[in-house]
Amino acid sequence: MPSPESPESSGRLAEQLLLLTRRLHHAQKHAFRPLGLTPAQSRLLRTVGAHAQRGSAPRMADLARQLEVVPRAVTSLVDALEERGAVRRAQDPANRRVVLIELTDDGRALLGKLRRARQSAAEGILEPLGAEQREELGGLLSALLEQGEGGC
Amino acid sequence: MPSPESPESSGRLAEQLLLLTRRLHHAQKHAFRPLGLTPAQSRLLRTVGAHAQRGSAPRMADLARQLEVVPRAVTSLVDALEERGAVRRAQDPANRRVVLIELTDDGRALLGKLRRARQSAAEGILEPLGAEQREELGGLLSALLEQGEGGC
DNA sequence: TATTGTTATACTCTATAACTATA
DNA sequence: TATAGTTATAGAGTATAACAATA
Repeated sequence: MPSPESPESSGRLAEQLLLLTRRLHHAQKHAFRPLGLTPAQSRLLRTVGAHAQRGSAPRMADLARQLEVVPRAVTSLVDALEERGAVRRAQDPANRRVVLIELTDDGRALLGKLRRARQSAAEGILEPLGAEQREELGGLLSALLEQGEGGC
Repeated sequence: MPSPESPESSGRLAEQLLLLTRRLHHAQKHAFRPLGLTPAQSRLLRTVGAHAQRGSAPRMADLARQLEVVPRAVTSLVDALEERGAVRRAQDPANRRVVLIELTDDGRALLGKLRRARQSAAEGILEPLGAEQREELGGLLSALLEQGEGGC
């Protein structure tokens, strides 16, 4: 029988989450360096790739919402990826204020390499868990992420 | 019946972890601002507090190891906390290279306020989980953190 | 010569605020 | 007037490298 919500536990969970993510970020940083990508750039590129797979090109504002960052942060990341040739900015003919982010062929190739690097970085962190435990963890994280999707 | 380790799942778990921690960091930043503390400073202060509770004062190197950051990073955080009057540097008489970090009375009082702020920030994130699920999550995170404690 | 912590420096990530151009 | 994205700026967090003091 589970005890009632202990307010003390939440602080410890938060600490664990932060430390684990620090390690993950560190692993990604090193795994992505050979590709010339920072973790945040990789995250953006993956998001653009997901849109491209559905045959669409996201707007800057779409990316900001999905990544849960301010639009200004997207500008810098797209700047870096565009300079690297992985994405390109295009104007939406229907609304000339809107900037659409398109994946280039180079970007598509980069995504393939990135996928492997991402997995090896994540695997180094998640290695202690078996398939069943990973599913459990995924479920708990999904439950936590579902709330507050509307932003603050 | 659980399927075997799926390499694809690890990438998704990593993404979830990073997004959740981004929210947590954001919540902490706002919860700690009234106390004049940043999340990293709070984390350091809590670590010093834990040592103090055991009647000991950590060295800079101890803090770097526990926080899993480079010693140089600790210097900046201690600088900030010392300026704020929450901790003070003391020399180890047994080894004059060593700097011991002591909690001041102000620091102790600050830790009390910090504890409440930390809990409210964490609670805002963890609210969807019941006690049983939190225990489950804590167990999984502990399993993940146990490995690689030796640093890289 | 090895260890402890520091000064100096730089980069990543993200934020706020003010501005431009569209609508 | 409201929206989309940008320029300008700043601050948090952390890293590497060179160095001083001590052992």
